[in-house]
Amino acid sequence: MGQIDPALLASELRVVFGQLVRRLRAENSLSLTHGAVLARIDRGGPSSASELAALIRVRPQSMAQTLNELERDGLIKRRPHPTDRRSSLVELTADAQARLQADRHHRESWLARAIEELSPAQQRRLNDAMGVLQELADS
Amino acid sequence: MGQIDPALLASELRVVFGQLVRRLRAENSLSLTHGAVLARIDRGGPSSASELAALIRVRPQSMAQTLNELERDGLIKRRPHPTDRRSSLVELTADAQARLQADRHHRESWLARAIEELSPAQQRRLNDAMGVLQELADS
DNA sequence: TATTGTTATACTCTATAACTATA
DNA sequence: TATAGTTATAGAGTATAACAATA
Repeated sequence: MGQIDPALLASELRVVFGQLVRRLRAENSLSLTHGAVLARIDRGGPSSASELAALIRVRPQSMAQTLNELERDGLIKRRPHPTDRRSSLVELTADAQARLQADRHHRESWLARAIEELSPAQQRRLNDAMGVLQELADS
Repeated sequence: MGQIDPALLASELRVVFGQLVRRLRAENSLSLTHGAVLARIDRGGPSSASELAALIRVRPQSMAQTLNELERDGLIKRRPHPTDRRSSLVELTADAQARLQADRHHRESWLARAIEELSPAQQRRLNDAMGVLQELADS
C-alpha cells in the first residue's frame, strides 16, 4: 500500500502546474523567467549568459532577450569576463538584490495569501515537498 | 520550530514552478491549458464555455479559441444546451477519453521519468503535497 | 572549427476590444 | 439590460534561423 504511480502523479501535476502558473502569471510582478534568472544569480553568483540559459532551460537566444529586458529595467549589469573576451559576467544590481529581499517577505501576493490560509499541516506538506520540486526542476 | 513563512515559501515556489513549466511546455504533448480543459470535463462532466473559462481561470475569449483548437483536433464536441439557446455543452470525444487514459500511464514523459527516479520517500512527499497544490490552484 | 552571443522573425498562449444572439 | 459566445487584434514569452566575434 501507499503505492505511488509516477505516471499518474506526473499527469496530475501537469494539470495543477498549469493552473498555478496561469494565476502566477496574472499577478503583475516579475515574470517567472525574470525571477528565475535573478534567483539563480543570487544563489550562484555572477554567471555568463550561456550558463544562465542552460540553468534556466531556455535557448541562448531567448536568454539574450531576457537579459536585455532585465538590463533595461536596471536589475542586472554585465561586466567583461576576465579571461574570455567573447563573454560577459551577469550580476545583480543593488536594486535587484533589494527587490529579491522584498519579494521574500511580500505577503500581499495571491500565492502568499493562499498559503497563509492553508492549515499548518498543509503548509508543512507543501514545505516538505519544496526540496522535491527543486530536485525535479534541476533534474 | 518547524515555523513556516508563507511569503518565503511563495517566493520559492514561484521560481520552481517557472522552471517546471518551461520544461513541461517543451515536451510536445497536449499543452497545459488544453490538458486542463480536458481534465476538467473528464472530472466534472459536460460544461459550458463560460463555466470552463471560470474554472480554468482564463477569459471567455481565450477559452473560445482553446475550444476551437480542441474541436479542430477532434478532442471535444459541442451539443446544444437543453434550455439555453445561447450556450453549448462541451464534452469529450472518445479520442480524448482514450488520450487522457493513455496519458495517465505514459511513463515516457520527462516528468514521469524524473518522478520515477526520486526516492520512495520523496515520491511520498510529492504525493502528499498534491492535494495541497490542488487546493492552491482552486483557491 | 567550436563557442559565446546577438538580431530578426515566427509561433503559442492569453489578454482586451468590439460585436452578435439570446435571456 | 445582462449573459453566452464569438472574431479581431495585441502583447509576453520563447523558439528557430542566420550571423559576428573570439577561442
